[in-house]
Amino acid sequence: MFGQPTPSHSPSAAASPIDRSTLHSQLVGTLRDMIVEVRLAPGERIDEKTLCEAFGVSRTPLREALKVLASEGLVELPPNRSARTTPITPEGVEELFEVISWLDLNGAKAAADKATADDIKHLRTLHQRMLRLHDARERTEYFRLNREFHAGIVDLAGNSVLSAVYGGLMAQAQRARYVAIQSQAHWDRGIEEHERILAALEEGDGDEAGRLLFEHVRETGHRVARSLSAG
Amino acid sequence: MFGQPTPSHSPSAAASPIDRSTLHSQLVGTLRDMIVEVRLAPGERIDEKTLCEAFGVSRTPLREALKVLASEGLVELPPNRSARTTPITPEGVEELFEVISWLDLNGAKAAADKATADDIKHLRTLHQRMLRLHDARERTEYFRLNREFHAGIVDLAGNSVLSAVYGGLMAQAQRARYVAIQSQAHWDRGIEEHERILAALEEGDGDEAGRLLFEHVRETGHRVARSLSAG
DNA sequence: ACCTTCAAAATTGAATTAAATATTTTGTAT
DNA sequence: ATACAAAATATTTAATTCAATTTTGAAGGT
Repeated sequence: MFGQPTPSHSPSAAASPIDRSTLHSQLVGTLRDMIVEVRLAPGERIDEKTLCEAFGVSRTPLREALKVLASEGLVELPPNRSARTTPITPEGVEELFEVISWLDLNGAKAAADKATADDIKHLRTLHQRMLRLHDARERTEYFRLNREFHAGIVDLAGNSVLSAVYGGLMAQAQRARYVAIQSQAHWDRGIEEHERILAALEEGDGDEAGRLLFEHVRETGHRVARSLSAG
Repeated sequence: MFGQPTPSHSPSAAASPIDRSTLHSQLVGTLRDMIVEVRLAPGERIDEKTLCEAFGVSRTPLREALKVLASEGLVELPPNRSARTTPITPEGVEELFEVISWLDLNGAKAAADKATADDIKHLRTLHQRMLRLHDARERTEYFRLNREFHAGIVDLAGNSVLSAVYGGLMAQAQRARYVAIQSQAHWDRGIEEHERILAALEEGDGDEAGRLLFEHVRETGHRVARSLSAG
């Protein structure tokens, strides 16, 4: 049905768990992935007719999908003008990561209280897979797991509202990371920070894990924003 | 065009600032207000045909509007089944207010740093108007200003992502408050808490304002959730 | 009497068509 | 030659039409 195989997006993202069968919901998923992975460039004009032909669907479900993505902040819909993917600005990225860092800070605290040993173990497994991807320099797949790692921690808080909001913001953050150039040094440092966060969680120290996560996310935000200013 | 005069919703809610002219965007605004003010009951079935006739529009813009509201969490759209307003549960309310309290906590800290004397003064004016509404027992209008008060503080942080997320969550919170029964004692107490928050802001003590706001919101959440369990 | 099965009605999903709005092109006048 | 205006074109918005799915109700069997 679709030109490219639908890339499954993170199962932990509670953004749209319902309604996976209808045409427009499939379009939402596919388009979201395309925008997040910057296969549609930021600020790029979205031509309805072209996309319809590419997907082999009519404009009705496509327009419905665009409305949803607009309310998620991935698309802009000026009245009577073409849809565009939202531009990415350094200021916007700073704001985005600031909010995410707050959710991480408090989410991790709540998560530490509720997490079982198995939960933490799962995160450790995830981390080890990320280490291998880091060694193999597989950036795209690492990004995917990185999102799973962060969402995984937040999900442990057992707050579905939090998970939903977090998922939406992380989609935008992921997109910013795709356009930013990540240096090897920054990548190395990120790995170390994950290691420390994980250690704090394993010791049941939610406050420390939250603080570390907060700093980690904030730092990442600064780096991404700087990379955008420079590039 | 519409059956009832479009109730203007809070200008500070950055949820959908764009696209105010098209039919579907008007529908989003009107329907959102109807759901928030519980003129459409939680869990109530939304019949497309009925609403279309009531508004005098065709199904296309209405369905687009419902998609947006679904992604905002105010509507549920099971595939091939009727749309429903999302039910309100005590658990959901607790989760909702928990996330809001975190945003308030951190938002207030950031706000205190950036707020000018005029900004604070505006909040004080708002508070005084709320005092009068409290004396006059005007619950609905008080609710509206209460939302403006909280959003006003958060907006001072100057973070548009925060304002947008906060606006969306506050819409849901407002809805929960409409269905909950607020006792006079709780209302009185809320006023006092606002007074203390305002005092902290006027002294430039963002940390204290944040802490007080956090407690205030969390308490409100508990009260609303309890009221739902009881009623 | 109750449960299952089948058919009709109703409702949702998607495509098509028509109307309104913006954009571009072309011509004319200064 | 440039600037403005008007017409033509293209694009978006909304209504209508068609198709697919679910629900409802009744009939027949256990």
